[in-house]
Parts: sequence; structure tokens; C-alpha cells
Amino acid sequence: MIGLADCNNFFVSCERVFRPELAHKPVIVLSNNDGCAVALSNEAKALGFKRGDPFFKIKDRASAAGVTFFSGNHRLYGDMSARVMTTLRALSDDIEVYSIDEAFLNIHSETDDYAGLARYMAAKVRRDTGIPVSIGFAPTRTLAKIASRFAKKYPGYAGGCVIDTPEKTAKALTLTPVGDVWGIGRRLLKRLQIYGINTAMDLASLPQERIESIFNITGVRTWKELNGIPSIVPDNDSEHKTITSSRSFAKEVYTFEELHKAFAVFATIAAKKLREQKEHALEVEAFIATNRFRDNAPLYFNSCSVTLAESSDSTSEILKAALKALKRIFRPGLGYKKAGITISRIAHSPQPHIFSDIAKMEKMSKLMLTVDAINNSQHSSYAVKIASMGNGLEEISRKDHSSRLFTTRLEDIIEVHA
DNA sequence: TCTGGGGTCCTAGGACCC
DNA sequence: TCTGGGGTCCTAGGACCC
Repeated sequence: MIGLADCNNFFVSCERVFRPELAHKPVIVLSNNDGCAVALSNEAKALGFKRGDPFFKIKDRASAAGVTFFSGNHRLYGDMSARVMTTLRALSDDIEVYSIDEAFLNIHSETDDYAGLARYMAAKVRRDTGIPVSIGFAPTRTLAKIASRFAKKYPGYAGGCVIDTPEKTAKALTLTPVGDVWGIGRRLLKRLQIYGINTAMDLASLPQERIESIFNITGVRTWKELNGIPSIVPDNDSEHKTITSSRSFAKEVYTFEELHKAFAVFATIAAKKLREQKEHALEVEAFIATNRFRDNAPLYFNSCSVTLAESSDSTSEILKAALKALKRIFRPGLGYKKAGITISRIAHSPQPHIFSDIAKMEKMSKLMLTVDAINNSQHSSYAVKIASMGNGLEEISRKDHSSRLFTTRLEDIIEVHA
């Protein structure tokens, strides 16, 4: 049996931990620049608001309906996620962190009461972190996902649901729309509906030959998983193969200098992540794009990648490469709305070339370690920074509804008056 | 006025090779 | 006028995920 723990309305739940009066109230967490709704409480969903709704379109109606808004506070969510994962880790033999709000749970020791275990784990996470979580156990990951959906949807499960018999499997699959199955996206759903496949049960009941004629290998895996045959093996190394840092800007940016500043921020963020996973990259790609929603301005998207002579994890080397790429794609006179960098060809050990100055590489490596150490120990993460970063993205981003850094900044710690 | 960010995997087709 | 066959590797783009 494999478990899946999924935090309910995760970003909203994080905010509610520190604003308990918002329980049972409509709450929406917004994306960067207060652009879109990305997380909604059940009450906000019930009012008809959806994930992806642009804030400017729903603002008036939602305010009138009493919705509380938050700008995304990702440092808070990341820290709360770590707390949830720590609790889950202590309760299972091993866990696979699948996303900021989900983890698969492996239980090696024998138990015949998975439902009780799931409910206990959910209650423990709730008590230790304040975050409500739904846990499903089943023979495959795809079925565990379905089980956790039931645990989330029906309060009667008390946060824990198990699919472990043919009868329970049949019932769960019949009640699950095929579009809700893990791995069935918008495009696939459309095709399935043409064939009259509407529920997970319809899909699971098809003969394998039929499935193979409709789907590629990933679809066949999903079908097997629905039939109780484990076929999706998670990639258990936690290191990423690419690291992207990008942002949309609140208003269009026209000059190279402004983009340079933004790229200094991107390089800082991406290189820090790279160093955190103790790796080095050989390739840096830069991209810029104009506003795709404006039809009275030219549409331009371009990207360019640069290969480093020797692999690096240094912010300044990565920035240098990103700016080289940016120079090739920058066109004056255009208003840029979004930009970013992706670093790739990531490897564990540094890869010098024959003329590399090894001493210099080691010196740079030490320098970056020192910068990270200083920044990690300070309240400001940019105590030491690349000068061209200036005040970062401050002037070109917007956050009007921020909560505080309750768990990671001493000045922001919550006060209790008794 | 205002429309997110960060990933993975698979596949078709081109480049290249013998 | 005639213009092979088969293999591998790489990459861009599509589809999916949260």
C-alpha cells in the first residue's frame, strides 16, 4: 500500500494558521504581482471563483462578497511545507516529497488498519502544524490520489480514506470523473469524452489493446495504475535537472538596464538553488517576452542559451552568461512583460576544461559559500548581493496584500495578548 | 491599468553516421 | 533519368503536474 498526503487548499491554510478568524470564511491567495487567484478556500470556490481568475476581473465582486485576499507569501508556505513534511516523515518509513503540499508515504511495517493510520497521521499533522491534510492509501499512487480526494471531499472520512478491496475500488472509480484522474489533462479528457469515457471506471474497464491504440505509454501506465498495477515510479532523486527563475512585471519594462537588474535577481535566485543541491551547471538560457494580452503592441518572444566554458555554481558567472544571451535577444523599443533564466546541464562535480584556472574556480566556490552563509544567518536574504541587482524587482512588481513572515523573521513573529 | 511560476516526461522529426 | 537503408542522438514542442 502507498499513501498520499495532500494539504487542503494549502496556501490558504498557511495564511489561516496565523489568522484563525478566517476559518470558514472565503479566502483567496494571489500569484506574483497580485495577478491571478492561485489558491482558494472552499468558501471562495462556492462563491464561483476559480483558480486562474485574473484578480482585476474578480476584485470588486469578491470584495463585495467578503473575500479576504493575500499576496503570495512563498517563504511562509515553504517553511510551513517543511514542517508538514517533517511530521509526515516521523510517521512513515519513508516519504517522497512530490510538491510543496503533497507527499507519497511508504509504510514498510505491517498494519491492517490503514484507515486508522491515515486518520491518525492527518490529526497529528493538523495538531503539529495547523495545516489540514487529506490522506489516502491504496495499492498504487494513482489510486492513492483518488483516495485522498475522497478524504478531502467527505468529512466523514476524518482526513483518511483507504481503497483496498475490489468493491471499494469499483465504487471509487465510478464516482470519479475521468478528468480528475492523475495524468488525465485537458487534451486527453477531450479525446476520452469523444469515446464516451466519462468516469475513471469507464477508463479502467477498457481492454488493454484498446487503451494501447488510444494512448501513448503514459496513458497505458495510468490505466494499469487504476487497475491496481503499480506503474508510476517516482524519480527519487530530489535534485532538479533544470532550475528556472522568472517573473512577470507589473508594468512593461523598456530598457536594457531594467532587464539587467531583473536578470541579476534571477541569477541570484537560480544560482542559490543550484548551490543548495550542491551542483554545477553548464548552460544558461535567457528569455524575454512582451505582453501577450495586448493586441495593440507587437508580440515578441525570444530565448537564447549560452554554454559556459566551465561548469559553475557562481551567481556572477551565471549572470554573466545570462546577460550575454539577453544581449542577443533584446530588441529596443519593445515593452517587456516577462523575463527569466533557466539553468541546465546540471552535474554533480565541477567540470573544468583543460585551460581552467582551478585555483580561481575554488576561490569562487569558497566566496559563494561565504555569501550563502552570511545571507542565511541574516534576516535579510540579500545582506550580500550582486551590486547590479539594486533594489531588485521592487519597482516592477506589486504585492498589496502581503501577510508577514511569521515563521522565518523575528520581527514578524506572532504576538499573543492574554 | 491590472492576466503566475516552476517543474517532468514523451515523442516526432531532423541531423548525422555508416 | 536514376536518387538506399538503417541506426542513434538531440532537440523543440506538447502534455501533464502542482
